[in-house]
Amino acid sequence: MQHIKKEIASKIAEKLNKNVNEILDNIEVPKDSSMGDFAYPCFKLSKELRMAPIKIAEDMKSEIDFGDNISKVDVVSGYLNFFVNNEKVINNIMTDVILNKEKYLKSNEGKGKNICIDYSSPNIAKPFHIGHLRSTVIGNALYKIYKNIGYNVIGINHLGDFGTQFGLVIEGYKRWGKEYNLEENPIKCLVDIYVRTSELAKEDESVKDKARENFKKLEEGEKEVITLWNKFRELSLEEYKRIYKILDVEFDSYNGEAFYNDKMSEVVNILRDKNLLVESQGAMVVPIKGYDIPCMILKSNGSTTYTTRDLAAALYRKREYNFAKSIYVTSYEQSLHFSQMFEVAKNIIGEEYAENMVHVPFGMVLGKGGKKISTRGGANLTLEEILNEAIDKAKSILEEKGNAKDNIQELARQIGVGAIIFNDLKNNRIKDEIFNLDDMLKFDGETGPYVQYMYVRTNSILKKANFNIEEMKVEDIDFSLLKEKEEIDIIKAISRVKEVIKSAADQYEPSIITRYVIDIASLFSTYYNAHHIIAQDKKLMNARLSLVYSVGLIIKECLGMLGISCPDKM
RNA sequence: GUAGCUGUAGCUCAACUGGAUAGAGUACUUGGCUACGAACCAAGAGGUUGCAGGUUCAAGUCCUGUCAGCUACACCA
Repeated sequence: MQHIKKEIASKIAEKLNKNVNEILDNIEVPKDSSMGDFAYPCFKLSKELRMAPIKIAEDMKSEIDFGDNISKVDVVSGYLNFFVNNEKVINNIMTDVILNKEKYLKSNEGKGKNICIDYSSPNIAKPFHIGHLRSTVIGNALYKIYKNIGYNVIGINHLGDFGTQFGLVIEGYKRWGKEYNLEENPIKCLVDIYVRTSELAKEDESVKDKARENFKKLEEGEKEVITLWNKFRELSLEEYKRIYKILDVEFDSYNGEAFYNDKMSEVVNILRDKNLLVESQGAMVVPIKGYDIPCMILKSNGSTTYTTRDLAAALYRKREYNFAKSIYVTSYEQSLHFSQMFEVAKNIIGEEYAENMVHVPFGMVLGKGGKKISTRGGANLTLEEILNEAIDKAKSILEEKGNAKDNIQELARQIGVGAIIFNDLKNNRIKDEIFNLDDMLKFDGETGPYVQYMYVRTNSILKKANFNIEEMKVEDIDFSLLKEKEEIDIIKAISRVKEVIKSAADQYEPSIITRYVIDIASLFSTYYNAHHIIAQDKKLMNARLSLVYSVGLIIKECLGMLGISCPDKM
């Protein structure tokens, strides 16, 4: 379909003696398909040519030969509406899909280029709660989307495994470690210890001093402290990995903040050598044009900040990965931090790299009253509890329906987790979300299970009809038999898939794919209810089955890009 | 206080980046399982796009102002 749009644009451009891309930008798709497949509004030309838009459209209609890809051109109130030659287009699209299968969705736009994506990044010794889900799920989707268009992607879990809070935890563990069974429930114990120690520190100044001392020892690499820290880190990570496994998310690197401990002095030196560091209230900062507040590099006690660590990470990623893009997926709370950090980074990794660092912000998960959810207090569910809730619900529905008996646990995981991920990726990422378990666990309407259900149906029809795409020869399938409105709608939707993926990548917006896959699924459902696929006529049946196969393929691949797996029955 | 984001149907959200009659899901009402799976489909009802101006042939979309909510504003990360 895209090439037809270009064809139209170039013919109009030729006639008007204008730039093709300018015309191409103006060509749109009418909301109502009965008005055509493409439309060119002539209003802008009206002033230029000093002619009524309708007259311009009529002239173009009669004077330009749009070729045989266009079957009809209409003039409707200043619009030039184009109807494509369905039979020809449909044959081209279907042949393309059936020949290429998975490759139909892929491109090599990013061939030979590296992209770093920094996502999830929980803080060690703190619970993995609902707020971490979005970064994990959006980052993971971007990872797969960019992979699909040919980039080499590096998924980085920039663990929050460093900072003064570890001084406190270590101090508390030294005092009461024996009271806790760390192995059994590490994060809960560590949080308890942290809370208990910080409360003691409020009353007893010496505890604070001890904590600072511990952190200093950690920075310097003292053995006893390092051993404890390592233990905390490993046990926490184990717990996070359990959740990542449920979500089916993987990372290429777990290099967290601690990894850059010995790499920050270089950053400080570069800034100092360039005379950018300024002393301010005892701290060392870099003033930035256009910002009220300078960017702090060293605190007044000489220790580094998280910005310093992010700068060290940027330098490392430039050297290690030579990134074409470096993406940070965090909530919009950190917008200021990243824009400052990117500014300073220009001086460290060079403008050409700094320009390719992007912050991908997303809205927050808020509590009932629309207020921020605090990590304190056990009233909030952990992510693992929510995921298990979804899995349990899926399981009981599966049992009730009785369609799938073997492997029910894995099917329930795919469906339950699919519902949660799909729900999180459905809306524009910038929107805040008020935490609502019932919404997350919805399985009807525009949800993950709905789309999965449509895939399962395609699968089950193909199985029933004993249809194997590998055994088919494209030449033997007569796509011209696909002329029902519902069939044409589906095929045209399928032909959009590459543009959809491209704009999701360009805008760092997985929801574009989520909404598209709802579209496809719902078009298929309408078709399925209106027409019989397993028909008497073998030729018609084969044409329809290849369409059903194509729908299944698109759904499965798109869900895959969102990090959602497709069960083959449910 | 300054800056950023958000505001569209009862609720949750779309709207191809300025285009034609603002669309879905959900909830509600009604109809459809003896041909491929009802986690489904079809139909109905539901709107002053927060408010007020402005630009334009054309504004949910751009500009100005204003109201409401959220977030950030250096020694937490």
